[in-house]
Amino acid sequence: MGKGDETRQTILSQAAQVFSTHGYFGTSLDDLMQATNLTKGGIYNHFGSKEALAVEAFEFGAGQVRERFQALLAGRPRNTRSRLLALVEQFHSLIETPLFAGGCILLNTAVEADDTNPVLRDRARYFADEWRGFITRTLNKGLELGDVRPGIDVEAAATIIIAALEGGIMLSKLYDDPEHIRRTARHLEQYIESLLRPENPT
Amino acid sequence: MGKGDETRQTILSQAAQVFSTHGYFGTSLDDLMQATNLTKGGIYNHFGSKEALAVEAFEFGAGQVRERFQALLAGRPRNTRSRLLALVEQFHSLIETPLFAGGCILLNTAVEADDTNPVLRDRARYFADEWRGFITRTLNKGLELGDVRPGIDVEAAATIIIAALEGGIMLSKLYDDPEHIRRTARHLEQYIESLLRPENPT
Amino acid sequence: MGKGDETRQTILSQAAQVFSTHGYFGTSLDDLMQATNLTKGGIYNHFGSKEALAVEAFEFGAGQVRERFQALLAGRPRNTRSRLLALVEQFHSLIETPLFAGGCILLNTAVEADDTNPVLRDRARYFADEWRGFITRTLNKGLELGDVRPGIDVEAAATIIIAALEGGIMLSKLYDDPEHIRRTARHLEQYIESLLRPENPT
Amino acid sequence: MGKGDETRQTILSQAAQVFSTHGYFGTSLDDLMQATNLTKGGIYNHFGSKEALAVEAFEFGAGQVRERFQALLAGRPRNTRSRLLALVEQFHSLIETPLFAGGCILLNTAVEADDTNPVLRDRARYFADEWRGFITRTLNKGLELGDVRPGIDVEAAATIIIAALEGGIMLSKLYDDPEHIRRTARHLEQYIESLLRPENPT
DNA sequence: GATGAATGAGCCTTCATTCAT
DNA sequence: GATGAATGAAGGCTCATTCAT
Repeated sequence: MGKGDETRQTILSQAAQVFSTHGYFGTSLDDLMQATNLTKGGIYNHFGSKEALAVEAFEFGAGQVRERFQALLAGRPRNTRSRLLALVEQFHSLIETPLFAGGCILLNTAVEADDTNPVLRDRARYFADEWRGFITRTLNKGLELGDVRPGIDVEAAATIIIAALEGGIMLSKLYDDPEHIRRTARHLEQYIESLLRPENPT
Repeated sequence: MGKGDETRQTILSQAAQVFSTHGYFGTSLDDLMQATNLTKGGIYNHFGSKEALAVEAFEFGAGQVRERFQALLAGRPRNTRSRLLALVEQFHSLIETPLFAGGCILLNTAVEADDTNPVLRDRARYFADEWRGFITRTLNKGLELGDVRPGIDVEAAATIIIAALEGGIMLSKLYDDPEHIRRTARHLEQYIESLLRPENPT
Repeated sequence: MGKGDETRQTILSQAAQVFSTHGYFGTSLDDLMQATNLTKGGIYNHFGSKEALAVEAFEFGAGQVRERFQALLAGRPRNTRSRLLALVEQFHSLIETPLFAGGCILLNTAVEADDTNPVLRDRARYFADEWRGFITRTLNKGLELGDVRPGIDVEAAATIIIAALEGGIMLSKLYDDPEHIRRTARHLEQYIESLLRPENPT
Repeated sequence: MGKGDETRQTILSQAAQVFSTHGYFGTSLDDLMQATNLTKGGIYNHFGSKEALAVEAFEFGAGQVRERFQALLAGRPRNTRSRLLALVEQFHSLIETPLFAGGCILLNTAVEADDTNPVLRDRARYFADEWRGFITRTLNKGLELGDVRPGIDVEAAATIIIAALEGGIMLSKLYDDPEHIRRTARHLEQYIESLLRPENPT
């Protein structure tokens, strides 16, 4: 990785932090200069516009979140219950041990961009698709394996889990109180249990 | 209501719309001029600053949402189930027949202001308190009346219901698809049922 | 004329001067601020962009040049010779007693804009059309009246007169020496004579 | 010619083109990078500043124009008429078969630099001196040889010929129509004839 | 000889705000 | 109560130039 790439990564990493707390409109080039210890020209050598940087910073942030999830999954059994609970824990962890000071970049980007920035909105959609896809794939596999109660609405479950987690994060951030995401996580653990076939006592 | 008050209300009404879609940072005085058909001076005659206007516009919007909820409650029985389902329907309606183009002003304001604007954040907290308070009061009353299963965590239920609704709105706005809030609402109807004592067959 | 209009005219008048000497690209908003004693915002209250201001300043300048020509024509007989000589004198005067420090706004704008700015280029074309039209109309009228030698190429005469005048201005500006436009004017006086029927000795 | 010199010539050749169309202020280092397929450092290795490059590019362009004129003169008789008509044809050819997309680098540089850049302006003066010198030398020689009518103003003739040609080029570029330079050339052919002694019928 | 990362000043434009009218 | 002209700071972005590699 040459010097340019190194700088580029630094910019992305810092920009992801700043955008996550101040938002796209709330972040100025001066904020980014301060965060990166670079001049405006230095930033523009690597990114063609504030928006281009925002998009890449979002993807950088999404990558970090994905990596955490991979690490979290790595140490666990690969059965349906374990995987779904891991997802709940993943979102829970974004509040308890944050990657980004702003909390959840999906929530922040979705809320800010939905009516104002189609490019960022689409990135947020794809990222949300990933989480929903993880849930639906896991449940469908579970149906095949007989772990999951037949007849459940897989898509609805994906919506409900992601919605509750994001809403819980919103409340915890609003009140600066992790209790909300904890309650949400506890509820989802029960909800997930309700989707699964009762475990066979061995 | 004199002419001044009328103008003031017009400004608030239009500003609430603009802020709800563009956000606080994303809204400029020029946007507000265009929306209100007023000059800058005309707006500043009524509000001391953009932030003051934003705060009042938030309260105006909150008032409209409250009024819709009162109207929604008015035509229903006052029992526990009915009141909790009304609340679910209220948030559901913000997507299906919106008051503000931006969706839910609580969600938008909370996400944008939590790390950046303590004044607006506090207003959002108070508004969230109102919804949570409605739920906890209703459930506590239900406990007294024997409608609600004893032992449930009233505060947790309030968190869960609001979190799921806001998360559902986020997804529906992100995907521009009301299906997400519908699924969330359906889930909450079941969840609310699970909080209640089974109805006696008459 | 309200205060705004007054300011607007001041800006146009000063901008016409600055653009005429520094050109469009060579003129910065700071130059215009200094020339107008206004802030950037003050200028942008009256003109939507630097280009819009440049276009209006060009038209303002063209108007001033037109007015000088009307004044110059006013005191003369309306015959063919007199009118054509007036036109030569008009361009000559732009060097001897300049309206704009940059010399001829048609020449300057045409040379700078022809390959770079279609909007300004079109304005310059229309302005050039006016001068050529004055010549062709005068010659055609002269043909009707019998003042002009039959068979001459009216369009060619218009090109030749304007071309020589602009070229003479270019040389006089380049060398900072009015002798070049004087020589050109003298030549054109002879050329014009060659287009006319010899005067009848009374 | 080593590799460095080759690059240098490439830069000059491309820069002459870009400057001729966009002008000095209108040309950025990025434009020059794109035109030369070089990086900024690559350009600065050969030229100390944008202005130094502009000056050398002007001289490079002037050299190309001179070369074309030498080639044009080469195939002709060396008498007065022939040489003066060759000069008219030379300028005419700058529109019909351009060396530089911007038309005439003398005209462009003179108009842009006269009030803003003394260095470039002086280069343009020297170049104009060359053309005027060619005319005056040719006419003075013609006077000696008896080809030219005695008593004509040699300096004035030089001004008139160059002025008309540059003005014709200006109009042809402005209207994107070679007819203007053609008319000007035709006029000058007659004008030149008027400077010469009538040919002896052999 | 050439690269490309970095600078700092400057670019045009928009911002929220003020105030004489 | 409302206007709109004016401000000064800040906005995102481009400029010509430098220099370690």
